[in-house]
Amino acid sequence: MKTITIKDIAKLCGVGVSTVSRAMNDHPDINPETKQRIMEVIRETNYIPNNSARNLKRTDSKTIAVLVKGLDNPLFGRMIRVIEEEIGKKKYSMVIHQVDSFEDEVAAALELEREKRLRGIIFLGGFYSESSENLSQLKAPVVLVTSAKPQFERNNTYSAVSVDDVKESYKMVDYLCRQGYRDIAIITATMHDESVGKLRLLGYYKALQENNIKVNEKLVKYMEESEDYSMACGYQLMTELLESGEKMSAVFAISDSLAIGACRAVYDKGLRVPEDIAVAGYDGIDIASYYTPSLTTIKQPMEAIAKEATRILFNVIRNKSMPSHKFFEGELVVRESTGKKRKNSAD
Amino acid sequence: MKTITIKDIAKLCGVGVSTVSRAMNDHPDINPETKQRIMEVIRETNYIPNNSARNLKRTDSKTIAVLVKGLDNPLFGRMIRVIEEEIGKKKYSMVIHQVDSFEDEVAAALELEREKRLRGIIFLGGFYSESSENLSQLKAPVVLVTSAKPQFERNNTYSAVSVDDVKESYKMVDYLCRQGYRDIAIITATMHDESVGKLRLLGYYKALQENNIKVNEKLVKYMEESEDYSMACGYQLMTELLESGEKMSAVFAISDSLAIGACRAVYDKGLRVPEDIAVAGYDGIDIASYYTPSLTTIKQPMEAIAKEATRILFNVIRNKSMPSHKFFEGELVVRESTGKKRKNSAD
DNA sequence: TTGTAGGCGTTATCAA
DNA sequence: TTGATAACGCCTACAA
Repeated sequence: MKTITIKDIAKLCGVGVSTVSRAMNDHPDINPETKQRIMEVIRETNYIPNNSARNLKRTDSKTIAVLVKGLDNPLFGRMIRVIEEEIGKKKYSMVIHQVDSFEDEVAAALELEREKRLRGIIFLGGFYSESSENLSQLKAPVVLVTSAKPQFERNNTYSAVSVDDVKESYKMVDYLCRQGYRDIAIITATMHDESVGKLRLLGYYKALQENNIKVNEKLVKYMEESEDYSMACGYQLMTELLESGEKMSAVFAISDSLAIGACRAVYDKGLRVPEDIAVAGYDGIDIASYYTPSLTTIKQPMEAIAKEATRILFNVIRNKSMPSHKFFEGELVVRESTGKKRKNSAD
Repeated sequence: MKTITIKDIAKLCGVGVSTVSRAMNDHPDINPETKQRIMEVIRETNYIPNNSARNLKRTDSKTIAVLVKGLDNPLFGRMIRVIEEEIGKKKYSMVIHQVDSFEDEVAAALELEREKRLRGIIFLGGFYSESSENLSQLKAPVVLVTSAKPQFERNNTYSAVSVDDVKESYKMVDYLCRQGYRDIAIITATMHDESVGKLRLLGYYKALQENNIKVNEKLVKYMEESEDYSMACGYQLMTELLESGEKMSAVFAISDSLAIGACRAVYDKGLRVPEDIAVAGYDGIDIASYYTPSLTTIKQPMEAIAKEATRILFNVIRNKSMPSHKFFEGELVVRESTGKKRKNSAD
């Protein structure tokens, strides 16, 4: 059984292929009756047009690609949903493309652009510095979302939307300092991280410095290369921290997942959060508010970010504006997992 | 600047287009030197072949599509990773396609199959009954993963891998009964659910019946159509349950996310888990073991399921076997969120 | 309003 | 080992 093509439909209807094409693509100049007849046959025969052939021929396309680094990041799930919704409103369609952590996202985008005649590209998540040189090869407008890139360099070849990770991280650690915590540990990305992990660590250093606290490098806990932003990892690193014998009264984990793992590690050592050790996270994912104790965290306005990203993208697509960079303000949400440093405990 | 094509490369190298094609596709009969020269030029010019044109012409393709319903389901994140890995081992590539909750997944698959010359298809998540009729239109082998379908009807047009939701749900509720809980509430999917929600509810009824407990329909809490398997929803429904005045000593939420929302609702009413109300979940996602109290749940062996799904798929692709259906055993993981019904409380 | 023919960029076939 | 050339399935001038 050969797959059925547009020619078969044309033959079946006794019309030319172009008429069938016109019917399918809602072309204006076509007799409504013939159109209806054709659509009828298409339905009956279960004919499905071949997108590859379409893409090959078409010049426009109305499709936006979203390239995601780390599909299992709970932050991205909702963002993708919001982005798809916004794209849908503009009568465009979205394709998702997962890119592996070691893979070059720009190369993937380049390929997709050729294949799908993309009109716009959104990158979600980490971005390698190497990739950015090739960024200019992309012809479609690009928006980087929640990527460390915009904070290192800005230019007009792409747009970017995110929070200012250094600033937000600073905000959290500074808050902890003001609550009286001084020996504050941090659970952070790998030592060679060049993405948000680096930025959040920078914010940590800055806050300590401005609060006149000398950094104790033993309280800076890096992930191993093989680890990720998971609860298991947070648990592991926090356990090591506790067993190191190093004194600490608070710990800042650079993601909520890490923070939750850390909390559990604290309990499993027979200690309490926040009485013995305060724990703070970052991201503001759902679980942060449902966890017990609920998690003090930096809430990233993911929905707003997603909406703004698509808004900017379409503005650039429609030549209504140049690429732009925008920082959203994160919200320091104080909950149960941090308190005030008790006076009676040793400093 | 026109996009560069295979012809340009051919011209630049002073060879025919077919030679360039052979070079790119690792064809055997080609002079290694010319191949190297061609690859060199390709690299220098940043030439990227157009996949649409390729797909159009090719007959094979070596790509597997994974159609996901609900990308934000935390269960799926890891599964997709495992599946991709397994597919990679076979030198195939994977494309992910998100399908909206109201969308017909088979229609989407049909389209993708034409476009990409798919060699295999994996459906992740809910499956509409309407869709299955068209399932036979797909020419590529199909595996349904974690879908309610296989439990309603089995046949040889597709494979399926999942846990037996009725059985696992029964296992959990039966366990609660044996612990002495009798007035057990359930937080479940919408009333008209035809997917796993229905199956898990069935298991609940069955367990109560076999333990000679009369069902109290007021303890069966359905989601509204607009709600999903989220913590927020679990919180909301549990709150309603608590405020209904109906007596209950335990609640079974049909997903861990719902269960966690429920736990928090219990605390916020000034009650304790499990002392006042025991809470049990389903799925066995990471957070279940890190939550406090850690969650009693049914752990689905997601990795094993993902591996088996791809194993079966490739077996069918290679004609080594017919489509098959396989149930994995879920694991009842007893943790802190359930205990024993205290003797002194009223029954 | 409709049909014919050419071409989108690639791969497969067949001679050379 | 190579190079023309004919598809692949569709869209779109252009002609009718």
